[in-house]
Amino acid sequence: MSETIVPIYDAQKIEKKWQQKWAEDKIYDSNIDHNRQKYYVLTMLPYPSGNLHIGHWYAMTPPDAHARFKRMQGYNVMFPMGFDAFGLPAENAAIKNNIHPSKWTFANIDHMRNQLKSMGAMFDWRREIISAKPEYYRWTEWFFLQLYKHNLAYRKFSPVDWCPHCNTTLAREQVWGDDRHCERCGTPVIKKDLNQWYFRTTNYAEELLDFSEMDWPERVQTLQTNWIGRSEGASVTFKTEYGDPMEVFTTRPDTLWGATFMVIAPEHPLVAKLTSAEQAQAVNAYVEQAKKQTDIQRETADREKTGVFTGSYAINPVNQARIPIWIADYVLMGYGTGAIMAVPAHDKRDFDFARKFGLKVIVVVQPDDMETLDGDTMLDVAPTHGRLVNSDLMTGTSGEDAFDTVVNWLEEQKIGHRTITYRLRDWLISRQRYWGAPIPMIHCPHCGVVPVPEDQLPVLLPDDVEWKPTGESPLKLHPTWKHTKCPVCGADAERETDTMDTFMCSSWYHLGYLSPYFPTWPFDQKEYDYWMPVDIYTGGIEHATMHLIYTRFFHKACRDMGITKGSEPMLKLRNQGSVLGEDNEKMSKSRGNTVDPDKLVASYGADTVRAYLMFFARWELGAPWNSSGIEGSSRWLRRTWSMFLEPDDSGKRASADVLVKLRRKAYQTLKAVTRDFEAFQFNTIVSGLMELLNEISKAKQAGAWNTPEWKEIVTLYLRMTAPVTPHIAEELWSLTGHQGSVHTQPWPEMDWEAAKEEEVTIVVQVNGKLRDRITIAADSTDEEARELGLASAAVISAMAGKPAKKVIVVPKKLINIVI
RNA sequence: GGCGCGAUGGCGGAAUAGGCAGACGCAACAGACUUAAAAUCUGUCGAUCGCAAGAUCGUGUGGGUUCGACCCCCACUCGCGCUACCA
Repeated sequence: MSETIVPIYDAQKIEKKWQQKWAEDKIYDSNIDHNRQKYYVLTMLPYPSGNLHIGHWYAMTPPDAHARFKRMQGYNVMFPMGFDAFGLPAENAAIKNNIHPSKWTFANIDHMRNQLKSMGAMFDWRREIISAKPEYYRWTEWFFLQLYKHNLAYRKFSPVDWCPHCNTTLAREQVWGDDRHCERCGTPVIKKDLNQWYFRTTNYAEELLDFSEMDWPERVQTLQTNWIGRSEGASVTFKTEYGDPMEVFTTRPDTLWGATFMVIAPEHPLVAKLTSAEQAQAVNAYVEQAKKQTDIQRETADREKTGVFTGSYAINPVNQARIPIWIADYVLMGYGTGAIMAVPAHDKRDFDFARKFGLKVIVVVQPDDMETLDGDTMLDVAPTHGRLVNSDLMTGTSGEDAFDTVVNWLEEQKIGHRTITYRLRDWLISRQRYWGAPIPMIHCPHCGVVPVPEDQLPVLLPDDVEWKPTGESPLKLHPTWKHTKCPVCGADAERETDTMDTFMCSSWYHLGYLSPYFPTWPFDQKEYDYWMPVDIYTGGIEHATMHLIYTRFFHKACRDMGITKGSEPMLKLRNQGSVLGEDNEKMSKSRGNTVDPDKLVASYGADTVRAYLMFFARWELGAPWNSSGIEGSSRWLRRTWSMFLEPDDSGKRASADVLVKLRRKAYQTLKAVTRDFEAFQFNTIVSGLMELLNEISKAKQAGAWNTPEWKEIVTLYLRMTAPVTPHIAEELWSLTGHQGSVHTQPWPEMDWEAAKEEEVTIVVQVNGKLRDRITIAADSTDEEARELGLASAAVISAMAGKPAKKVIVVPKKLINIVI
């Protein structure tokens, strides 16, 4: 080979060099520029747990490649990064190692910032925000006050979910799974009666169901839609014998005539009043027992029904029937009105209950294709589609019309009305922990609950706090912190000692990046008007019903308060999957199957890690790690390196044909790669570039080195790889004699003429079976193709002398001869 | 129980409008270079039959639509996720 000395590919050296150079040249600073179209790329910010995980690389480097691509396309791209720095692990570390949460957090941030820089991403570090800084959380507190002022924050005493391990309450969204465990630590939650702060997310339930302006994955829309749980039905008022109204919600008002009893939740406010003297003992015992049970955990669905008769009756408003009122824990106080009308003939739960306690069953819906049902003898619930029977004046109404007919009648009679119920709950934001943004409220013995005046923000966290887990807020146990004066009357008063859910901090961080720690408003209006909304947001699917609902609620609430504009904060969302361990299990320290990105960077370089993460799986699905697979990406970059740097001195001269083919492949790749960058299809971007390199290799062997076409393809290839592997692309850009940074180059222009195929291979089938392949000019007519196909020897023999009944010609693809 | 997603070689995956199944890569095998190994380069690589040319089968299972189905429809199996006495 050549005598020329080719430098070896030293990834670490190159990467460090360029990262420094890019920072010095400030090539990733994002500034308002009204001459260019903006593009705001946002990736969910990390919690500063101490170390960057391979999952962080997987979440961040593909969006970085997308951001770089858009930048080369001419967009003014902002890609910020920060830290979601409040939260429990800091406190747990404090308890375990006796180190202050603040010290722990900020030390971790310093370490992780350096790790993030080793990715070579185009983060604009001037825009970094850290949610635990007073300059940031002052605005988190400010937002709370705005919500409070607009009656979107309120305080309520009620049973709440409590994590006994984290020693704090949780929002409904943070309680997961069959066993109702804490989303953070996995401990099953218990119920506690507490006074807590809530945001009125339910005010926005209907609007949150509207995804029409957004390009979000179907899956997330489904998860959110189910979580919000809209059901259409009717609210119907029954009366007790004593005249108390008892409202129930039903999705099937047409089955009202089949209501043979009522059931109320054990916590229902009318329990005491409805309990007769004879039943008092049984009812008290049942209510006590139910209370205990909810304290342990919510029962499973297929559990045997339990319940007790109150001794009282209600009047069914549609037919004046006198029906018994029971208490049972299968009716939940938290949904609907905590009372139901039971229609045992058509509801499985009511049926089980009726059979167990010997209650009457009346069939009111008779399906046309079934024999006449009998409530006394039927073995299971009847389907709920058919024609109404045993329903007085409604008898005979058929399935589809029944709902509307009955509801209209109920509204005329003024005994019920159409209504909608949601499963979504208001967001419980109080946390009995230290390391969070204080809730800026004051409890005054004379004035009640009073907000901290805005000019006194932030309410700072004290440094000297005892953070032992006692079940009480650490701030409550601080000797002096909570004592203050009432801002209204000046009397001695106490601060709220709970802090806010950290999801509050992350509900507006995308605004924080606009103008970090802006002194007079949560963000600089000029920056907001230019950059918002977020054009593309990426992160894990696990936030579908938590952060992604909260932040949408937050944006809509702020819009209604005149702070933000538009109905949605993030127009487009894409979710990455997860990288599993080599054993196909979730990565965890205890399993010992984690992959350390620092080690990979040390042995392969960041570019190889980036390329492999984009290549090895479909980004939205993820896949198990494969430590020999990464060799392929490493090989690809080493080949790229020597391909362009090792001269070919064999003296061969490439034919025109070779060069035409090379250019064709290059522009076809450009077309595919451009489409895939747009569509977040990172794996096919890398495989497309690999294919192109294979073609370049063939052309080089055929003598294409250093021809004008070769030089053209080098600049094309390096620009296409720049978003994926920014360091090696930059180094090769410079070593092959190009000026400036490859990252400030425009994305290549498409040459459609060069990409065009002159000849195409057409598949010839007989009765759908592949019989021959013919190569014809790309501009052949269908008629020419058809004749060539029919002339093929293999086709003639397959047709065995039979005439063609039909010939289908798909241009440039296929001919199918039907015989 | 309900809703949703998925199933393609030994493995990860490709096939972006219903039109050549298995691109690209890993692993494996063979060859070149080397004292040897690594690295690199060149090939082979879905299954069965065949010396070969080639033939048949093949995208979880069973059916359907179509000239033609990994792709659309129906039923099912398995796996994953969410949700669950939600009235």
